[in-house]
Amino acid sequence: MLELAILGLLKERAMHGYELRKQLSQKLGFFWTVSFGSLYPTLKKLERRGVVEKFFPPEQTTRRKQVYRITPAGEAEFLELLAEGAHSVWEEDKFPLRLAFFRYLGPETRVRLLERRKAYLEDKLDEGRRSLGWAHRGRADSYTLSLMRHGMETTQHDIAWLDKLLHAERAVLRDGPRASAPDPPERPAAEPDDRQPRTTDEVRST
DNA sequence: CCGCGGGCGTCTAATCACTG
DNA sequence: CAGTGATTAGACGCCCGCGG
Repeated sequence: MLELAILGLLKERAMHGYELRKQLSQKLGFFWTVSFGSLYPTLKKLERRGVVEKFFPPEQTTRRKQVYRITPAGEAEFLELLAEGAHSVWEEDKFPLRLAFFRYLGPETRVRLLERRKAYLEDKLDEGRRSLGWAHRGRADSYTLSLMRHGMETTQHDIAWLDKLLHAERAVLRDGPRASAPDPPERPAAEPDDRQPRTTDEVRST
């Protein structure tokens, strides 16, 4: 999970460990916090595997900082990890992380993963309805009932949001990339340059 | 030049979840 | 249940920039 996040951020641009953690906290900290204790061992592991590498930027004349960048092998592994998430992408903790890098997936893959996530949430909603029924019959206290209702409302909200994303993705599939972007069309704050991200669908088709 | 503060990077003990 | 790996908080050390 952390590997995917690191590779995804390094794919955007090279950065040192401290900055990586800052970026992780800024972009993903809403649902996930990363400590140095897990970040650096993971970076080392990735470096040993040759998917990231350390370098010292020539303009870096003062403080000696270890800047990490992704290697071509790392790019391939990132796309693999991102798409391979098909078997777990709908799970609670992993979905937001993968969504943060969704732009690197092809539209077909995005639609497939969104549909699976939606199905997962609909199952969860059904389960919630059953639990609520039991809680009513079992005379659960008002706080418990309120909490359960809140959980269901949140899930319903998530499903509606997924529907919007799916609608936009299908429009792209139908009308091509000129169709409307998903709503909201949040563009990542730190797009590295004007390169179009290479998607997993493109990789697979080559 | 020197000392200090702070940014950055590393290490470690503890905890937790998972697996065989 | 023990072993393993991932993760965490926090301590520590290195080094740069800055002010005296």
